[in-house]
Amino acid sequence: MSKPPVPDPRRTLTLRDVSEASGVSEMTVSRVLRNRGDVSEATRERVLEAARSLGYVPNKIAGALASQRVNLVGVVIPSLSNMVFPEVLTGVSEVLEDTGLQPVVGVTNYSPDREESVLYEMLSWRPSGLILAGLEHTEAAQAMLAQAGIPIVEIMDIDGSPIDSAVGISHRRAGRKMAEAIIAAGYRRIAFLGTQMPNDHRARKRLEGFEEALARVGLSLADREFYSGGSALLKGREMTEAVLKRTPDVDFLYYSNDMIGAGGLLYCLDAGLDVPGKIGLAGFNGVELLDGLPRRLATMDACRLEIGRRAAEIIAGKRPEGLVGGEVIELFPTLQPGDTIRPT
Amino acid sequence: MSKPPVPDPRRTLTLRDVSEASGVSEMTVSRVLRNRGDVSEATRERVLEAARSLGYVPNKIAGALASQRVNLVGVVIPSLSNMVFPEVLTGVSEVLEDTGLQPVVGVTNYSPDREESVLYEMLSWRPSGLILAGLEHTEAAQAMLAQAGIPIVEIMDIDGSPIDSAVGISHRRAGRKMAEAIIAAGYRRIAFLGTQMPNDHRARKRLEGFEEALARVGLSLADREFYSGGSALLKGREMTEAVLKRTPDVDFLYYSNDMIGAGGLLYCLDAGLDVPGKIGLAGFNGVELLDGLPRRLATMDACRLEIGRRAAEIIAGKRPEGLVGGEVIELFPTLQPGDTIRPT
DNA sequence: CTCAGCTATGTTACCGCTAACAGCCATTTG
DNA sequence: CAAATGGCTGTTAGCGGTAACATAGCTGAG
Repeated sequence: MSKPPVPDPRRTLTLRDVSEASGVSEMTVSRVLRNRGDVSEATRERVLEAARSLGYVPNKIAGALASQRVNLVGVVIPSLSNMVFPEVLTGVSEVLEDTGLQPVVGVTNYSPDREESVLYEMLSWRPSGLILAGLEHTEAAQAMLAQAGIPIVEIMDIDGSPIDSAVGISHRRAGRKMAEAIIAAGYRRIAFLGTQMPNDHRARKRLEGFEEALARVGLSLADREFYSGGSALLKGREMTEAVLKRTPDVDFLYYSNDMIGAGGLLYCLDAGLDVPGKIGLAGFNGVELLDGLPRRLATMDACRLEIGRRAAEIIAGKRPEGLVGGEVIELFPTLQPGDTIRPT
Repeated sequence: MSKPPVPDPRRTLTLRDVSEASGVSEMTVSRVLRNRGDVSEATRERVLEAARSLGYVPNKIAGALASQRVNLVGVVIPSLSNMVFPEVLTGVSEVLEDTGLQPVVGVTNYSPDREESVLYEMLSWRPSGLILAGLEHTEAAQAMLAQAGIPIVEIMDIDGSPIDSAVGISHRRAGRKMAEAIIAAGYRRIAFLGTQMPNDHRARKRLEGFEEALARVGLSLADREFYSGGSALLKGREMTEAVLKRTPDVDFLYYSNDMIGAGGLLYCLDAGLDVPGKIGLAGFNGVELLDGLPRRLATMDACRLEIGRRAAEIIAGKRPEGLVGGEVIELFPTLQPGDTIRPT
């Protein structure tokens, strides 16, 4: 009634302020605020009331230092602008939600050096775990991660050797499967259209697997076209036009992602081409966007949500059974033939 | 030559380890690692070498606590899955890049309560500043923010009263402008198709401004349709179909965002409707995706990149001139008529 | 009535780092 | 040559919490 509720508006509040306001020790306040240890109902109420009326917000920096526990999980991904990683994040958040752990994201823009510095920054906050996309990292980054002493989960890809655990799909196999489906459907003059980015290892591996499967039946790519930057949908149109002009007899277009594939599909439809009769198309990822297109693009989902979930479960220690880390979880994407590949 | 480089692989390294390895005090190591104060070139080299070979990563938790400085900027946004906020983030990152500040994002899913808890979590890390979307917050959240003692920038919207600073556009005005353009082009039977989400205040304000402008010339909406969840492109198709079936004589469809607008456009084209002759369409946001569509949807860009940049500049203290905070920066979106609105 | 056995609270010693200041040595200056 | 100067390094005292242990009441069994 008589005490001014805010003694000094500029100084930021500490446990001591709450402790003084409620007449108990700082330790007891700390216990109340964390629901740790026995505190009588009466003091609990009093402390909570004091904390609330002061507007006290605990200082996790101090808490983390003292307890040597940080409730953060670093999530390091190449990009936020192509729908695939946000979905991974959704999976991660879902699982972490009720574990007291909180994801913190870092973006590398597909640059290994940037990844290295983002990792350094992350590790300097001593997170409880780290989830990062891909298996390819700078040497320094690998060393840091190995030394960190926390669970590390590399996601998206399992074609390589993980530092600790890994959750993902085999992109090489995904490329192979798609090639096999295309060949089985009778297409023979096949072109690849994809990202130029030298550091998109997963797209590269898909292409490798794809070509390998072609080679196995004596085929090779009829054409290939690369791009970088710009609107994916528009790029897809442009690239498709370029390929069709240069190699008019192609009968299949394999895109490295759904977005450019969708652009290509729109181009083909605009051009009045017979899809999938004369020409077939396929992408990769299984993005939701495709559902609204005039025709459903063939694709392969990358299990993004599931990857996020599994990775988070490993970090949260919710491992299936008695596993200690260092496990590799392979997921298997399913082919969605859509309407752009001839039925066999 | 003789010392084992990694004394105890399980314990995590501290300044003391580096200090012992290089034969100087912890303080000197700290100075070297932060480039602060004078250190002779010789010791600097020695310390850096030791730190590198040990694989030392500084503990920012301890550093932040000791120095009372945290190089983090909280960015709290409603969603990551619709392209608009990632672009804001890009702007923020761009500016923060060379300030030593690092963005940390939190996602609220358009839930005020979730926003409140995300803010609490953020503030408990004592960031140097906070950027958050929207002007509407729970009472508790407002109190926290006002007490926090750090720069707060509310972004996207300026129709309301900010806690501290604000950077954004007037959505009410944006809605009005679009309505005026539509009316000027001669459309009269106008329908609105948009998000149901009760907490998307910006969409709500656009609609309010839109209806206000209609009312001013004696018009009112011929129909309205709301949705929630699901694939935006597909939803756009479905909603458009529903509206056209229910109110066959509409001659304009105003969508609350470009994604559903694009779906609607694809639907109209599929249905062979005369766009923009018999029916016009418009969206909002100016997303890159539209560039690849068969016809360019009329839209209004939301200045997302610029908003992110300006907000970050305020936090980074790069204010134009001698401003102390509490400023409101209004940006003005431009109408992009595209191909889906009759030329006047 | 006494004391083990609780429960509820307080005390002490850090967590790993940095601000502030102190000290040392080699130069420079008058 | 003493004193002032300046460059480099070390010492001390926290930052705001929490772990671990200590202690004060209170209860009920013997």
